[in-house]
Parts: sequence; structure tokens; C-alpha cells
Amino acid sequence: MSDAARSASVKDVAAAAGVSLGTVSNVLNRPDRVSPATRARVQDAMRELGFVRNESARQLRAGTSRTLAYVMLDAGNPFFTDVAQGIEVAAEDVDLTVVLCNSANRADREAAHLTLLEQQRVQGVLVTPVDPHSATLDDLVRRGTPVVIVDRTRPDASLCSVSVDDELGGRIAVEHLLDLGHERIAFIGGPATLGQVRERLAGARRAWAEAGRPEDDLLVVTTAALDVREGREAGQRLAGLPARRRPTAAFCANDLLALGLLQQAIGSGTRVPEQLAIVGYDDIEFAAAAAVPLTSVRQPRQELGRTAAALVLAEATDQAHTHRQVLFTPELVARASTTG
Amino acid sequence: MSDAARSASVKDVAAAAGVSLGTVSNVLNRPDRVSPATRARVQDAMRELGFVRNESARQLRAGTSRTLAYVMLDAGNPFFTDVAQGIEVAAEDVDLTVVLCNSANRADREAAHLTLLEQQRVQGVLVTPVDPHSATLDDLVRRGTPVVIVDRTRPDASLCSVSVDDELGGRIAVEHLLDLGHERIAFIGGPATLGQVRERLAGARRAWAEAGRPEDDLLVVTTAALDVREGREAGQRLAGLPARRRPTAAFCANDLLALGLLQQAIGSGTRVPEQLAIVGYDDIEFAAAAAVPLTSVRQPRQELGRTAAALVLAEATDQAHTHRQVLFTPELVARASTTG
DNA sequence: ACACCGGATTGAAACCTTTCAAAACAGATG
DNA sequence: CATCTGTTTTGAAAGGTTTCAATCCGGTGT
Repeated sequence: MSDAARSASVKDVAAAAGVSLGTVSNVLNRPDRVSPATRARVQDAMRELGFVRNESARQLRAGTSRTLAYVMLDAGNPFFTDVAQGIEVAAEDVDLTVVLCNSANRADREAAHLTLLEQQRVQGVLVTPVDPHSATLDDLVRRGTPVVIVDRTRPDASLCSVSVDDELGGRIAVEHLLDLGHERIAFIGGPATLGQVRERLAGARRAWAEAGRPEDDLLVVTTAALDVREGREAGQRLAGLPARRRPTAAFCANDLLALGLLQQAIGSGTRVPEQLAIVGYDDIEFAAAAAVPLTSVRQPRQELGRTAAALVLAEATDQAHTHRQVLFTPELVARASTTG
Repeated sequence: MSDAARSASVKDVAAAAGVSLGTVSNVLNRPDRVSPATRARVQDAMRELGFVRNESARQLRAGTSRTLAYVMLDAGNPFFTDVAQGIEVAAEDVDLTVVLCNSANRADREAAHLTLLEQQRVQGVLVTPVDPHSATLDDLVRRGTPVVIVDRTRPDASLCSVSVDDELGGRIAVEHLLDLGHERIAFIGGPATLGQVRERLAGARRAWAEAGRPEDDLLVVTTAALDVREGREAGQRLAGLPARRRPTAAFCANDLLALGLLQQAIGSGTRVPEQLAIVGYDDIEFAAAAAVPLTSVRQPRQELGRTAAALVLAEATDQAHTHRQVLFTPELVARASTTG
């Protein structure tokens, strides 16, 4: 019934239960060490007083935190929330809780989050950084917070990372289109400042070249962003081409682009996949739900998260730790937008 | 260059800068109180030693935390991530950080998160609960943590809440279809255990009745969930009806259902909206990106978040606080799926 | 020379928990 | 009854920060 001017502390509980404060702590942390009778008495007192353990004090003294953090690039993007779910699954297994932070693509917010997380002495930080080369990340690690980069990587292996082979992804998308007999295709994506976009394009080009196709038959349409609107606009650009130069298939760097392209195609009466086959990337949930279910390159999102969590825990426990870069393999999911 | 056996404390900084430990604290918290010269000296020492303030200790002593938490029902649902963004915007204004927790629709995970948040003494908890009537929420409040329910509410006003008028949403959807002259419509949604679904249906029924339409011309198709697959199946059920009973429009309790329905319609050659008009609910990003852009009932998601944050802060500061239930008004966004 | 002032700095207490060595206890053994 | 053994409980210290009353200091006004 008490409405607690200041919430009850271990000391209060100890007084109420008629035991020493050390015993209360034992009930909390090593219940087997205390006799069943007193344990019950203490627990009753806790209930009675509405005792809530003060995590700050616990952590200050014990020096260890029970949480893991994931700083997401964009909480609105289903890709990252799936990764987050993988992290949560892994964390649950080892009884850690996960806090999610959203940088919303802003370096300043990312930095603010990282600072606070470091001050909170979290067990480890998983992050999909705005810029994987940011020195902020190195600072964290140097001062003792384990960090794992998710869905990005550093060529120099100076940090742990978990990512997906984007070049391979580009390659299998194009190989799929080659298998279907397409002879003129488009790559749609941008801006080229995004490593992901560059690598997917590189993979696409390589596959195209290895198949002996002329370079010019792989048309590159550069977009300003990876969203639906840009996809629609790319569709209009394709539609504006003279028929003999118009590609029969498009590989989009991202499902959102693909959805935009699909929308434009359907709206203008272009038949998919008969007149235009479309391959997306990411295989987000809505890819399968599109008017014409979308062929897409799937990344093992949950597994990305699970592995990243495992890695950060390894780094947190192993003292002598060497950074590992895990690279996952993407997988083509063929649906009606290419196979009719 | 130090790789910090144990990270530097205020005391270390004080020693290095040749000042007392109180001064270091002042540099941290009231920089104006300390002369520019010493301030600079202390800051140099901090940089030098790689000092990172220990948030646990700070919070333990100061008794106040700088974070707000949002326990989301489903981090994978764009609706909730938009709400979260609204919260973040509001929090940024008052210089708080937001941690996001995901209950993934599981009461046990929700409870675990709430427990930890309470132990962390966060400033306030925003939550879209699995069950708005859960006593766990009352316990939190009783022990002094401000709580605001988001996108749900309690009829008894026993807690602050911010939600959207679902009955009104159902009503405006149906009024829109009535305006367009439809005489036989379907409501698609379920399960009926969801308050949201029940209220949207209630609003739909009321609007229909008020327009003097016969009750039987509002066909209710109950689904097992609010996802794309169920939408497709509902579409098949509609298609299986004899033409004279088949509705000319469908109001779906959710955009995912609407997308599934749309997919089924397009796939089977039904013209939207000529043969079947579709209204969704939520206006998620993909609603506009659908093959036929979807008419939908939009909820002010970001504003929901912003207001919830404001409410929880009010509750945190005002001692004598009476619970408020804020009800937002949904809004119809007309697109091609009804207006051709 | 004095008292006084205001701003800058100091030092110790307090926040709440965990930890650990030591003490108390209960029961068994000789 | 003394000893020992193993279990349970205790008490004090420690952890890093903030707070606040007290001190210090350089300068002013008389």
C-alpha cells in the first residue's frame, strides 16, 4: 500500500525481514546459499515493500552489465528489424537483454547513442554504422567495449564484422537472368557512394562478362536513393528508351527500387515478367506480397544478427581476441517476377 | 596510448589535472562554475586518459536517468517503428535518449523488459502492451515509474494512454465507400479478440446503418490474423461468392490484408477498383507503393509517439498528476484503389 | 590595515549494491 | 564435553559519481 516516497532499498528489506543486508543480497544473487526459511522471509519482505533492485548500484559494484545494444541504421527498414530479431534470439539464450537504438542514418545520433552506451558499460555493441570507417568505433574498442559491425565491413579487418557477400549477390542475380535467356539487362541502383551498391554492381558486371556478353548490353541506371519513388522514375527512364535498346530484365539493388519499378510497369501496362523481368534484393516481407511476387536475393538476416551477437560475446569474454570477419552467402529466391 | 586495465575514473582525472575530484565533477556538470584555465586542464586530462563517465555511478548518486524506453509490440511492423520515431523526435528535444525494446507479442518478454527498465530507473516507459489490462503496468506505476500506453487504451482511464479512434476510422472508411456509391461491401479482419478489429468493424457497421443500408449488405469476412496471406485467402473467399452477392468494395482492418487482397485480385484478373474497390488501414509506406496505390485510413503515427513522450514526461515531473487519455483522429487517404 | 565579497575550489558524505573474510551456529564425532 | 565440520549469517569495505557546506583567494571599499 505504500506509495514509496523513495523506493525501498536492500537495507529496508533487511530491516523488515530481521536479517542483515548481506543476506538480502544473497537471496538476490545466490539463493541456494540461504536457508529456505529466511529466504522466504526475505522474499515476503521484498514483496511487501515493493522492492526493486537498483540496477545502477548493482552494476556499479558488480562491474558487469546484462545488456547488449544494437545501433540500427534505420529502424523503419524491415531488414534491420529482422537482424535485430536474430540478435534478440541469441541474447535470450545467454540471458542478456537487448536494447535497440536507432541512428536514422545520422552520424550525430549514432555517435550520441554510442557515447551513452559506452557510459552505460554495456557488454557489447553491435552496430550498422553510417560510416564503417568512423574512428568513433575504434575509440570504443580501444577503451574496452567490444564492437561488431553488422552488414558492413572493413577491408582491413580492424574490427569484427558480419556481413553478406554483396558481390556474390549481384552475381547470382545476373546469372539467374542469364539462365532465363535475357540478352539485354539493366542494373538499377545508387548512389554509388554506397559500398553495397558498388559491390552488387561489380558482381553483376563480372557475371555478365564471364558469360561473354557485351558490356553495353548491361545498362546501368543510377538512382539518387534506394526507395520506391526512385524505382518508379527508373521505370520511366527504361520505358523512354527505344525498343531495340530497352532491356528485357532489370536487377535492382534493393527491393524498394524493384517495387517502384514494378508499380510503374504495371501502371503503364508493361507485362511482368513477359516484357520486363525484375529481380530485387533483400527479399523483404513485401517482396512476396507484391502484385507480381518478386524474385529477390535473400540475405540471411536473422542469422546475421545471431552471429553478430555470438561474436560480440566472444570478444567480451575472450581476453586475447583476434577480430573475425564473417561473410554470409546470399541466396536467390525465384518468384513470378522473373519466372512467370 | 594506454589500453586501460580499468577505465579511468574521476579520481584519476583529478590527479592527472592536479585538481580535486569535485572540480572534475563540476567540469562535467556545471562547466560555467569552473575557471576556463582549469576547465581546459581537466578536459585535456580526460582526453589523455580516455575518461568515460560511468553512467551507473552517476545515476546512482544523482538518482535521475536520462533515458526513456519504448516497449514495442512488434519491431517488424512499420507502424510501430514510426511511432518510435515520433518518440525519438520528442525525446531529442528535451535531450533524453530512447531505448527501444521489442516484446514481439510475447507477454513474458514484455514483462522481462519492463522489469529491467524499472530496475534501471528509466524516466518513463511507453508501451504498446500485449494486454493493456495487465497488472504489471499498474505495478510499475504504483512503484513510481511513469507509464503511458500507446495505441491501446483502458476504458477505465486508470493509466495515461494515447490512441487513435478506431471506431471513427471504421466509420470514415465506410463513408468513403458510400460516397462512391457502393451498395454491397465487405469488412475483412480478425481475429475478433483484437479490440482494434472489433472497433473498426463497429464503426463500419454504424456508418452503414446510419446510411440506411440493409445489414446483410455488409459482409463480414473473419480472418485468423492480420497478414498478407490471410488477405489473399479472403480474396479467394470473395471470388467464390455468386456474383449477385459479391461485394463491390472491401474495407480491410489492416493494410497487410488489403495488400494480400489486392494481390489476389490482380492475379486473378479482377480489376481494381472497377470490379473491386479496396480500403486498407494504417497507411503503411507500402500502401502507396502497391501495384494499385492503396486507399487507406492513416493514423497519425509520429504524433502518437510525440504525444506519448510528452505525456510520460509530464507524469514524470508533475507530482500531482491525473491520468489523461488522448484520442487521435484518423484520416482517410484516398488513392487509386478506390478512386480509379 | 581591515573586513568583506564573490567566485573558484575542496573534501567528505551519500547513493545502493555486491563481495568476502570472519563469525556464529548446528550437528556429528570422539 | 571438547572438537571438528559444514552451513548460514554477518559486517564492513568498495565501487565512481554528485552534492553541498566549507574553505580559499584575490580584490574592493573604508
